[in-house]
Parts: sequence; structure tokens; C-alpha cells
Amino acid sequence: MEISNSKPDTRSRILQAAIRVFSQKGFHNARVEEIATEAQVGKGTVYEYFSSKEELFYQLFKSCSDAYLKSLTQDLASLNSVGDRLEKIVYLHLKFIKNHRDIARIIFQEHHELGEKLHRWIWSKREEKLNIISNLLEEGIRKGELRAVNTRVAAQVFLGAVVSVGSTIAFAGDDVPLAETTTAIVEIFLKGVGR
Amino acid sequence: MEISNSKPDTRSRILQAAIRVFSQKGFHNARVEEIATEAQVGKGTVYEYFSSKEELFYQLFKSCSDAYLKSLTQDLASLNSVGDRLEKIVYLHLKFIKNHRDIARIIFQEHHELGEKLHRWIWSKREEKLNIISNLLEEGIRKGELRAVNTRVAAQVFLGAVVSVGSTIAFAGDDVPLAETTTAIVEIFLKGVGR
Amino acid sequence: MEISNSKPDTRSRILQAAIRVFSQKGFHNARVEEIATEAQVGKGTVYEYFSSKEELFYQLFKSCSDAYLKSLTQDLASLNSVGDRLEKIVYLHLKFIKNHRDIARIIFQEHHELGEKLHRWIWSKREEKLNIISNLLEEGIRKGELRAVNTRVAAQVFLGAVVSVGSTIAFAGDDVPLAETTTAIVEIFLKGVGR
Amino acid sequence: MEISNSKPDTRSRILQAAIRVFSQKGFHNARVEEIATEAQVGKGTVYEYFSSKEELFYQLFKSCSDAYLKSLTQDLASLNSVGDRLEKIVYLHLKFIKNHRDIARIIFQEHHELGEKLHRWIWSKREEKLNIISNLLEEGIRKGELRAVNTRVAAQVFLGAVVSVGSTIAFAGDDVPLAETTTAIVEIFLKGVGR
DNA sequence: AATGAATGAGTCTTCATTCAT
DNA sequence: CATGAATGAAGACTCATTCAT
Repeated sequence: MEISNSKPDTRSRILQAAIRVFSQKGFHNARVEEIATEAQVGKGTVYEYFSSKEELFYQLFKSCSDAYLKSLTQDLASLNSVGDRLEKIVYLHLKFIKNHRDIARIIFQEHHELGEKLHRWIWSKREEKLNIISNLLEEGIRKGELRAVNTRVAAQVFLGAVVSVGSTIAFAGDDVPLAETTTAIVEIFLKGVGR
Repeated sequence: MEISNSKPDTRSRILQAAIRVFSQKGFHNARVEEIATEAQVGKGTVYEYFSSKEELFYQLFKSCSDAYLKSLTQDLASLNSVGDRLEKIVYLHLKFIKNHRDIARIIFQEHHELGEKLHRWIWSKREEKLNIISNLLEEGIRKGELRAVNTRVAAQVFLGAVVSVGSTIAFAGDDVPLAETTTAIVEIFLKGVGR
Repeated sequence: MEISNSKPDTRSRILQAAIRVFSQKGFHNARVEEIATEAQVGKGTVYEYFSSKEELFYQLFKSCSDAYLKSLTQDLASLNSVGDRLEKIVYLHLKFIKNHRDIARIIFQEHHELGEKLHRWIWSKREEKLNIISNLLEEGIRKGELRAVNTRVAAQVFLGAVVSVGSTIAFAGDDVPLAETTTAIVEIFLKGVGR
Repeated sequence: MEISNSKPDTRSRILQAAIRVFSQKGFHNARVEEIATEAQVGKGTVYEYFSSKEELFYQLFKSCSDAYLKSLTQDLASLNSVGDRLEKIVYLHLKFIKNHRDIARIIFQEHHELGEKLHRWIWSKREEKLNIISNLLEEGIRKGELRAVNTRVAAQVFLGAVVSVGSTIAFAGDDVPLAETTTAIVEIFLKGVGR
């Protein structure tokens, strides 16, 4: 009976290696051979599990992205106040980036180099997120928690703000205090910087 | 004094062609030969003016980026109120993107595929912008126009908001009313969305 | 005595599968894995019975070719007249192709793609056939059935004629009446087309 | 003024090299790099002139084949008697093979390994030749030079005979006397081997 | 200054073959 | 005997760059 195995299955090893290599080098500068070496498998083995480099990237992107969105949705379910939920979104996003910088560098960057197909898919994901936030804001307006603002623009502002701070953590390496930064962002978004 | 020439000089033609090709295909999928053809020069001629494809991209990026920042700085000089200047920044940014979508797609996208050197340079440019905004916000705080917020975070929020809306224009093709969108963004940033 | 087995032995199953795959795709485009799948065995099993893809092809070619030649020889034994034997050769050849188009596509096509060794072996087989025919023609000349022609050339002409018509059946799919076509070929060979 | 050049143009050099390599190794065992080396050009240069290895082979095959058929047609034009023309066909075919064994090994062998497209094209060429011969035979029958035989079968017999002897020259290396062999073949075809 | 034919280092990808189970 | 996951040598093809004209 095999309970646990010190050597995880090959497919996972390849995906993990791919995360490391893609996040450091980007898609075009990553070499399939390097991913294979990093995963301690032969070059051909990569192709046993993924039909091409592009497919490997796509699968990686999709699984990471889906996992992120799923966990986000779950954690929001228990909260009532719109403000709390916005705060949770920011907190989870920044925490995710801190803990999974490699993955973050992959799924939160723009990918204009990868052909229309993936590009469209990524933008559709962005639209999904914008819709989630829009709906949240509309709910807030209905409930009287928020002012009657243009929710499409406000959603873009909110998402942009979060991504901007997140990028600074992921790419510039800023090591910020999570709780405080979260509070700061949400406070600005809710109260504004004006006097 | 430079007298206008019906046949713009070769270097400019190459840069213009490069803008078109890079913005449509991205750096890695752009072919030097295609840029040369587009510029109506021979492939070798490109190398008379730029030592490599990467150098061409860098020069292109730098000149576009500098021109943008310079015009931005000029236009801000005449304004006194911090709020007016923030509004101007947003307006000019969105207008620039609308009018120069090609260039915008180049200088406002992330470039993680281009190796450390250029990557660092681009992030340093981002830091410049963040500093400009930070300073502006600090000035606002000193003058009593703004609340005493964390200016580093607030600058990131502001920049993120602007870039986010700009991206939607540049990449998704949203055709938004400039003045209204500008007002909406700045209002949210100053007053917040909260009640 | 071999008792019929509902599950024929593995080696035969592999050979049968190889006939199907090689005849449809040719040697280079045939995949060992496809042959294994077709034979309902594992990829490694093929190598239990044949040391390499080339060896598999060789064994296949040899067994099919030998079986064909053996049956041909047997069927000729009972005939006395040279003309009858020539007619039998043509008839059996065309019938074989009609009934075993797959095998025919393998053993009656040229194989210049397979390296010197196999190439030589195949040409030696051709020489065998030419010799059988030559001897037959010489016998016919001795017996006074045939004119004194150059038997080497005549054998090549006869073999070429038969192969040519056979190819049309095997590769182009011509569905010809066996008896009539056989008669036509032999008549031309014996009487010529001249008046 | 450039009258002649000891170094023929690159495209021709590649084609010549391709003839040598393809005829010795066959399509699949030929290496693009080997062709390039043989042509004294870089590997990439081959791709400046031919979009792929397959395209190179196709162009080579087509040009050689067309040139052969064209010269054949021209040489036949001046002859009246059907017998003379059949003889000419045989003679030219064997002579061509003797003088251009490399090309012959390419254009007169079967190519079942090269995918449907080329395969079909080659069979259509074979049909062309069969039709030319058929028409010739029909003319002979009308003129009373020949017996009323099945011209489709007779054409296949004739073509098969010629190809068979030609193959022996091209692949087995038989060095036959051209005139005599030609006469022998045609005589068998016209008079038959029977008494 | 301008050119574009020539180049070859660098990559992805295939697939026959092996071997631990 | 049987297997199929793993392998890596081998090869087609790309494209930034050079240089003779």
C-alpha cells in the first residue's frame, strides 16, 4: 500500500518546473530543455504530458488561474458587507502574490506575445473579474453602502489599484506589510484621498 | 532649423515601421525583415541605424516614453491645484492612448520577456512616474488639499487606476468619452466610492 | 498439428498489424506504437519479438515474399506447357494482388528508402524471379515452343509487364477481370502486338 | 559584362546537390544539411529557395520529370511509323537512364512514402504516359500496323517492360548495349516470344 | 549609405528504443 | 512474458545578423 510518495508524479514535477522557469524567463526565453532538466526528466518526457510548449504554458496558466479564482470566490462567500468583501479581495490578492510570487508573475502579467488565442482568453478572464467587482459595487450602491458611481469605471479603478500594488510586490520585490497596505488601499478606494 | 522633408529620414521611417510592427506582434513575434519592408528599406539598412533588434526596441521605447513624459511635464507646469494636475494627468494619459494606440501598446505594457536589462530600465521609469505622483500628493497634503494618506500606496493606486482604464482602451478597444471618464476616475480617487 | 486458437499468437498479431500499417503508411511514416496498438499489445512487446522496426519490416517482407514464391512454385509444378506456366504466373500474381492488396503493396513495391542491406536483398529476390522466368523461357526455346530470343531481356519484359498491370490494381485500384487480363497479357507476350 | 560564370547560381547548385543526395539516400534518409554542404551553401540558404524539404523534392521531381517528358515529345514528333515511335520511346528512355542515372533513380521510382499529394501527382503522370502509348497503339491499329489488342493493357505491358529494363540499368547497374536492347524489347513487344 | 543573399547557432519536436516493474 | 513511462539522439526549420557589392 502506497500512502505517500517522496517523488511526486511526473506531470506535477513538470508543471512545477515550468512555473519556475516561465516566471523567471518569460515564455519566449524559457527553454523546454531547461524545464525538463529542472523537473529532472528527459526532454521527450515533457511532450508525453503536453503536446507543445505553448500547450504547457496554457495548461499551467489555466490551472493556476482557475485555482486562484476558485479560492477567491470561496473566501468571499461568508462575508456580508461590500466593504469587507472588497477588503478581502485586496488582502487575498496581495497574500497570494507574496506566497506564490512565481505563479503570480505568470498569471498576473500581460501576455501580448502569445498569440490571439491566449490573449483573448486572458482578457475574457479580466472581464470576468471586472464583472464580479462591478456587481459587488452595484450591490453596495443598492444597499446604500456606496455612492452612485459609474461601476464599470470604478471596477477598473479598483482592479487597477490592486494589480498595481500587487505588481510592485511581484516584480519590484517590495516587501509590504499585508494588513496595513490592504487597509490603505481600501480606505483610499472608499473614502478617497481628498479632504 | 529643420526644413520639412517629403521623404522623412530613414531612421524615422524605421522607427515608425517598428512602432507598427512591434505594437501588433510584440517583440518576439516581430521580424526585423518585416520592419524593414514596412519602412521600405533593405534589411541591412536597419542595422546601419540600430545595432540590434533589441537596441531598436530600446531606442523606440525610450524616445516614445521620453516624449510622452516630457509633454506631460510641460502641460502640468501651468496648473496650480493638485486636483487639477491629477485630472490633467489622467486626461492626457487617456487622450494619448486614444491617439497613439500603437505607441501606447508598446510603452504601457509590461515587458517581462525582454531580459533583465530592459526590464529594470522600464521599472525605473515606473518608479519615476510613481515619484512624480507621490510628490504631487505630498504637495497636496502640505497644502491641505488632501488627507494625510500613505503617498507611496496612494501613488500606486492612482497609477494603477489610470493604467487599468488605459489598458481597456488600448487593448480591449473600449471607446470611452474622455472627459467624463477622466472626471469619474479623479472623483473616485479624491472622494472615494463610499458614502 | 496446430489447433486453431481464437487468440492467435502474439507474433502473428504483430505481423498482421504491421502489414496493415506498413501498407497504408509506408515504412518511414509507420509508427511502431501504431503497430503495437493495432496488434493490441504494448509497445515493448513488439521488441520482444523483433529487435527493431527495420527487422520487423524485413521479417514481414521475407515471410510474405517467401510464402508467395512457395505457393507460386507449387502451383506451377503440375503444368507442362511453358505457355500454360507463364499464364499461371500472371494469373496467380494478379489474383494474389487482388486478394492481398495490403501485402502486395509491401512486397511488390520498390524500397529505395530502406538502406542498402534490405535494398540488396530485395533486388536479389527480383533476380531470383528473373531467373525462374529465364529458365522457363529457355525451356520453351529448347522445346520449340518459343523463338530464340534474348531470355534475360525477355524475362525483364515479362516481369515488368506483370508488375505494371499488378501495380495498377494495387495502387490505382483498377478492378480488372482476372481471366481476360491474364489472357491479354500472355497473348501479347507470346504473339506480340504487331500484325 | 558577364558572359559566363564558373559558379552557377545558388538555386541550381542546390538542385544539383539535391539530385545527388536524394538519388543516393532516398527522400527520408536525405538530410537537408547534407544537401546544403554538397551544394556548398549554408543550411539556411536552402530555405531561401525552397520552403521545405518536401517542396525541394517536389520542385526537383517536377522539373526533371517535365524536362524528360518534353524532350521525349519533341523527339517523337518527326517519326511517322508507330513502330519507329515505340522504338524511339524505348531508346530514349534507356539512354536517359544511362546518362542521368541519378535523376532516373528519382523520377522513375515509386514514391509511396511521400504522402498522398505527391503520390497522386506521380500516378497522374503515369496515366499521362499510358495515354500517350494507348493513343499510339490505337493509331497503329487504325493504320493496320498493329493487331486489334486491348490498348489499355498493351500500354501497361509496354510501359512495364520499358520501366523494368530501365530499373535494372538504374538500380542494379546493368550495363547493357543500348541499341540491341532497344531492338530486343520492341521486337518482343511487336512479334511476341512465341513461335 | 544601402542592400539582400547567405549564414548557422539555436529550438522545438519526433519517435525508435530501453528497462524497471 | 508483457508493459508503457521515460529517454535523448537526431533533424527540420527560423531568423537575427553579417558583409561583399
